[in-house]
Amino acid sequence: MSKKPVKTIADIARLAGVSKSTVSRALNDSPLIGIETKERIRKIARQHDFQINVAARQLSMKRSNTIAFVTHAYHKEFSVADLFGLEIMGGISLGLHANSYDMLVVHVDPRETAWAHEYLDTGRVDGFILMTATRKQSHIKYLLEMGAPFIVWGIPAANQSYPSVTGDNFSGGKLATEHLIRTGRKRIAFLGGPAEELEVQLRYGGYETALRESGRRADPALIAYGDFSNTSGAVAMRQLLGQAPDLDAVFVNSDLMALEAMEVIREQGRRVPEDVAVVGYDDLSIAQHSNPPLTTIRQNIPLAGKLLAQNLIQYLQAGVVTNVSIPVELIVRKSA
Amino acid sequence: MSKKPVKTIADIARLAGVSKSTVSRALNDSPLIGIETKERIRKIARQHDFQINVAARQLSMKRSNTIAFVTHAYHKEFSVADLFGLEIMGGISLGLHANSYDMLVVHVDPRETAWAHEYLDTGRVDGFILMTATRKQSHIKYLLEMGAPFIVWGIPAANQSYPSVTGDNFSGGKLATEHLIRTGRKRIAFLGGPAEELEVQLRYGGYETALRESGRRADPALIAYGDFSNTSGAVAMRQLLGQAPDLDAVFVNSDLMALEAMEVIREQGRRVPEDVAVVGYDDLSIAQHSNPPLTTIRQNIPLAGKLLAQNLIQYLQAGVVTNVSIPVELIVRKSA
DNA sequence: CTGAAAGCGCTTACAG
DNA sequence: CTGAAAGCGCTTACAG
Repeated sequence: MSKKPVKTIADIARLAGVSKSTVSRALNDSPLIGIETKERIRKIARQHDFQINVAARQLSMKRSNTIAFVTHAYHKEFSVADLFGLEIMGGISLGLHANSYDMLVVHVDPRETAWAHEYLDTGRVDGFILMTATRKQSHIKYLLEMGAPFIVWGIPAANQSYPSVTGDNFSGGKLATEHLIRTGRKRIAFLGGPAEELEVQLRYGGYETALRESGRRADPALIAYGDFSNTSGAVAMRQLLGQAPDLDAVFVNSDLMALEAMEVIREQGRRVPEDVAVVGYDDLSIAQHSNPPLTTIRQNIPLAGKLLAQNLIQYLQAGVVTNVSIPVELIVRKSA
Repeated sequence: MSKKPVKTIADIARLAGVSKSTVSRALNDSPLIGIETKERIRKIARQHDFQINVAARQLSMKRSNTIAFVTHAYHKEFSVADLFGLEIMGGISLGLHANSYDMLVVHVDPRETAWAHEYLDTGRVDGFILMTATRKQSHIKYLLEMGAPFIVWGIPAANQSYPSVTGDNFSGGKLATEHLIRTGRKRIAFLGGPAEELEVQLRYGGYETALRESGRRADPALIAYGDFSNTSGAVAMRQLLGQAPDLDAVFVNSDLMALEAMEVIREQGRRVPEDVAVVGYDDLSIAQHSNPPLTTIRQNIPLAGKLLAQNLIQYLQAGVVTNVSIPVELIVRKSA
């Protein structure tokens, strides 16, 4: 109960009457060590609450067993309420922990692409999980050039090879639109994220397909784009209401933008969902607490986080590049 | 542009024609090194994009320059929408980075108190920032016993010494209540977090003081407690409405609970703010997007994060224990 | 199956 | 002001 001088494998070695090599191997469960020797050593380690020195292991093995979660969500000049990022971080953290990896959080300025060296060349992390939305392509390009291991949340560019996890955006757009059609809406608007993003194009594809399958066509007056921020949601919604005053439903590409859109709709004296039905995207925790509670497309965020962690580790250890798309589902609440 | 074999200080030493010791000292800006030697070495390092090996430094210096952000917010069994934790994490991350510290995110099970060994004894982190709400006292007790350096968000226990940062809870409660009095409310309820928490008691103190200063007394029928979760907000609000059907205002101890409370108020056919005014607490990013936008008490979250980072580092480096309380302000929107 | 020894890339007394 | 050397605590070829 006094001092506990068992701080290193050398201490354990002394206690067990073996060499450091043997202790190291026993602790790492090497098949080289005899079963009863191994058990004896591990028992001693347990009794003394031995915790291995991570820095020494890292230095010796030349890897950190740590990955960086890269976001600009809370960079001082780009602070946005990135609830989605937070929710996925929980899943990633769990997935990493299950594989004995730690998670470092790195907040970057999206205009600056050279941040990776600072983490990779110092040996601080073995790889990156890219959540940053703004200018994602330029960050990816840079990481590829420097040969840094990473995985991204989002759709991989067609001509490049790197692991990724994404939601099924096409199905998301289709499910949302079909629901609005099924509930009798006639003039269904599309309020997208940035038009140049593949995710948004796929959601639009789902929207357009659902319309077509019910014998309708997409009307340009019913289309507008924001940038996923809530303020842009308000702007785009006003635009839609101006272009197409007769709209009676809108599929919005994010919950945050949907909340603002509902606000604008009400400002103009129309009710949600009676006059205009609204479907969001993401099913963030706030979706169920909005007024009215938001009908939305749920992405399985914990699963996404777990896969981001697992697949990056798989890539690090075996070079396997996996690109997966996770299923989405429609959550019907009160707004549509 | 081909291979860059400048990976270690030995490489730099060779290039500069000096010893590794000198390079190390130059890079660490030691006053021992001649100014022009120092400049020459640093220039070479810059030219070759040299990044020091962190594991080696850690091993040698016996500290990691990394701190752990401890939360149970997204532990698998305790997943809650801890927006507050996310927002403060941004500030902490910035504050740490400014002091050359990294941030590791640790998700713990609140029932388990032995997690600290795994991070401290392995040398992974130098200290902890405790955000965990549930069972905070038992975690603090454990950290104190093992002599682990940490700082907590919240009010420090009176009989113990450790650094902390907290909001000015008394003023928060007073400001909220005074606003409701000023706007003519007669029957003002208090919907608190857990009654046993000092934060909550102080907010109640502010509430009670404001009432007293305007010549009123707190009415037990107007008091109820939740546990900061949104569901508990609904339960407590129902209780209040049952106990005191004539209430015309409520001060709720968190924005998340306030959102649910507004929902319950409306369910019972009453309007916010016409029939019942609602003031929240925290000013999370969702507060401005709720319907109606929430009047609330803002805590300066970025500042709180920065101070948590700075003061922990100060404690690590100099043993200085600071306990600070940061100012709060009333944000008037539509709900009260 | 086990051990002695080298090596990972730094920092820092110690000596000059 | 600068360098040679030891040391931080591991892992892992190499030898037995």
